[in-house]
Amino acid sequence: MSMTRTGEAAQATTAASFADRRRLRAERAEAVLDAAVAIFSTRGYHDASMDAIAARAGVSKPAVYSHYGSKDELYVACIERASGKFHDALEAGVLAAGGPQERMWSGIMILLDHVERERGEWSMLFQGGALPPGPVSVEVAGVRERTTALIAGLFTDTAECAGIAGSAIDAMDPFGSAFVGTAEGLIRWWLDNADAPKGSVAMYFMNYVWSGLGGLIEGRLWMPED
Amino acid sequence: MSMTRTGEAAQATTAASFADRRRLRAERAEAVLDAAVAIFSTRGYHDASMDAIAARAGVSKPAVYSHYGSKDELYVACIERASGKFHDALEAGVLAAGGPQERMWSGIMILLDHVERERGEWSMLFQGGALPPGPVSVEVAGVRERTTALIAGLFTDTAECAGIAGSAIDAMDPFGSAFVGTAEGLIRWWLDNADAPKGSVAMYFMNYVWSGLGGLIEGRLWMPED
Amino acid sequence: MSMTRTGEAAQATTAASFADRRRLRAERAEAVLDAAVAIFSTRGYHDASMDAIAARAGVSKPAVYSHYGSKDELYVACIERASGKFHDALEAGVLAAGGPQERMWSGIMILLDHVERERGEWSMLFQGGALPPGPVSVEVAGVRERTTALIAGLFTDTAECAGIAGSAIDAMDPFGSAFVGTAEGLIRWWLDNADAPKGSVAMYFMNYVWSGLGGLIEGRLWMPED
Amino acid sequence: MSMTRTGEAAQATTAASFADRRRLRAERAEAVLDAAVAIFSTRGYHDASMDAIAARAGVSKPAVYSHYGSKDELYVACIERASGKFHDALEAGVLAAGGPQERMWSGIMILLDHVERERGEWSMLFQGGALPPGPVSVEVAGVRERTTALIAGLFTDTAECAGIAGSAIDAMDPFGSAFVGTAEGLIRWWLDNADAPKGSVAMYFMNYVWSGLGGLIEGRLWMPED
DNA sequence: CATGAATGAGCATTCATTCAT
DNA sequence: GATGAATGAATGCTCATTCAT
Repeated sequence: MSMTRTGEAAQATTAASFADRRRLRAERAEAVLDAAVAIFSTRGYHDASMDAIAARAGVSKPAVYSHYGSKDELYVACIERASGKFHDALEAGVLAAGGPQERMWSGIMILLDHVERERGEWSMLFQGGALPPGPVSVEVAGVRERTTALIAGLFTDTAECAGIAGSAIDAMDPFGSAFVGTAEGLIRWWLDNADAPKGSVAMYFMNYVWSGLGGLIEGRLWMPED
Repeated sequence: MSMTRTGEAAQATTAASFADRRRLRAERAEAVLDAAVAIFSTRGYHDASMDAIAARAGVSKPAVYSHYGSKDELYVACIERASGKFHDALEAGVLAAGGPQERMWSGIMILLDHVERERGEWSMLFQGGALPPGPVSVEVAGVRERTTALIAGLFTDTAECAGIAGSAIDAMDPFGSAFVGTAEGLIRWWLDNADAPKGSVAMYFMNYVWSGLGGLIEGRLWMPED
Repeated sequence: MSMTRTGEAAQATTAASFADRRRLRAERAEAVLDAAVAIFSTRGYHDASMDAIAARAGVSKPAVYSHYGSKDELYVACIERASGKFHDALEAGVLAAGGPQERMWSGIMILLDHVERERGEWSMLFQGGALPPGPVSVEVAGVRERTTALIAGLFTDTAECAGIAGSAIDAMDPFGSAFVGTAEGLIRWWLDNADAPKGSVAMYFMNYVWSGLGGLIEGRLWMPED
Repeated sequence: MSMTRTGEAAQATTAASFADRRRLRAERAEAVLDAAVAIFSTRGYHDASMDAIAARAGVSKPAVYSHYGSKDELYVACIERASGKFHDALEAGVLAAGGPQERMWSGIMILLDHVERERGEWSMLFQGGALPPGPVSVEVAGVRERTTALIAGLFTDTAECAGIAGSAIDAMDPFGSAFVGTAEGLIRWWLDNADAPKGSVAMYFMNYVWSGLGGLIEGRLWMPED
């Protein structure tokens, strides 16, 4: 029985060790991604050196290559993780019950919450500059497009489920792009005016998108109920 | 006398030659700027090589340096000229008489006209990625900000001259940024859907900004009168 | 008693296990050498990576280091084993009785037999390119020289035992090198014309070396008797 | 007339200047090739660093790239120049009148003369190790083969113009390879015994190839007449 | 002992910038 | 003043080698 136990213990130890190492490696990979997002988002693709990324992650350069193979793949991994987290965040947030207005309001809040948490990822996805032409830029363009569609959905879904009138139904595509652009513009302003409370930003967003300038002029302002 | 005439002729020739040279030099400088905008806007700051810019301008590389001193200064010169031309275009376009709606509509048309003519400059100003931190990025940020304010003026001026109501008056700043973002988003969609007529893009723009989603749902669409 | 037996059994088991392990280790070492020869001979010293060698041998990289210490030592081990096998092969082949011609003929056959079996080792010894200067290249040069002398012996021994005339006796050293070079050239041709039967290659070799161009012109050809 | 002269002088100066610069550049390119041959021939392809080559040539690394584009192209340029010079040397040397023996003797002398002058090029062409697989190794293999054929021609041409007897006529191909191998072997010996006079090496070469071991045993030695 | 994981040192290549002409 | 040629400094990537387990 003691042998059995010893055997089990050894096995357990070994198994635990393997598991530990795998977990540590995975954690390291995440840390590298975090560092890469930080560097890529502030310096852009070209000016971000693998040295800087490795240094920021606290690992050696070959470690970065061991995890992601090349600068291109690392970049793609960054925006893919960013896109995935974005998707999860929007899916996870329960849209408020109630009319279209309430749904859009909660969507905006979820969006701003996520951007606040993941500033760098937002920058990489929506304010990254030109990439060298090649497979990377194609891949990245695809991910960006999907994420754009995700956010645009906030607008178009609301519109459609509210039963939009007239020819505007044909315009959901450009309206979606306009909506994402609005978000980018407001968030850029928010980043430059970091002391503005998130709630105010959301209110500006909501009123601009929902009431439009015409509504604002006529005093049709919207506010959350609570 | 013949000598005098010869001397005069020579002087005239020389003077003309100097003037010619100065003009030629200025033209060359413009050509270099044009080439730089073309390259910078498609490849981004880092991937644009001085070789490529010189080649595109049809001059030698030291000529580029003789005109602009450094890559950084060249980049700044690009966006400063772009910003200036932007300013001129918005100033030159006579805003239609009539109510606020008509003024905004004509402003949007002027904006789209200019972007159509100067696609590269628009890209450099509003879709250029991150720049390496340093004096350049500061300078560039300033120019971007001024140009943003210029375009945002379309929104805020209209709003103010229409006598906006309530607390919205405090929000002119973020609303301006939102407006510029909207323009960016729609124009990006336009670049991806180049067959969309400019008038349609303007209509989407106008209705999105003026009526908002609420207005669209309720069928408050706007159309130009002619 | 049961304990004793158990102990004995355990001891026996352990002893057997140790022996097994030692044998296994030796076998592994041989496998590593085989892999190293395969990789070194096709890619050359520098382009052969320890990763590739370990992978080909089916062991991990540290295992390779545990056996041979370093890439240099591994390379040296390769050519030393190759040289040793060469020596054994030439010693083991019984030189045919008969006159000098018969002896040289059988020596050539033994040489070609061995090269056919150990193509990679031949390449490493006689067609490996330059090595980085240092202790390795010195060591390797020594092994190459010994092996060259071994093969050259085929020529010089024959010559001497045939009682060579005149000043040619002084030239045994360069003649030996010429002989090895002849072998290299012919074998390279054989590798490029792999369908040539070994016997033909040996005949070319023999006639070239024994009769020389003068003899060939005069029709003094040699053929084996059987 | 003075104007004319001035114009001519200026033009001449400029032309001379351009010509000078072009010549200087060409000389620099040659110097780089020389340095590359020196490094490649002693260290082999992989261990030769562009740094070392540039340093040896006394120019900067980018200068090397400006002339040859890449390490691969530089390597190819080396062996192509080497092959060309080889070809020229063999063509330029007037083969002695007289019988086949005299012709081969003068060919051997020309070969040794050239090798003595261009030791590094000989090493690159005939003792260069494995190259990384790719277009370079293909190109290099082609050049090597052509040069091999050139040298082999010394043997085969002599044989054929002497009207060779019997079945040996079919064996010119392997005999040519054997001949080149012989040259490699003897020259390697010469390089290791640099005090051996060239004439002696040529004599060994000639007797080995012409008389063969059989001839040597029977005392059929050959010597030049003068 | 055998291994997965990590790293320091090195190499080919590029590019903004500067002279000699 | 305009140019061909040259360079210093950086960057992406690889590989022999070594530990913790």
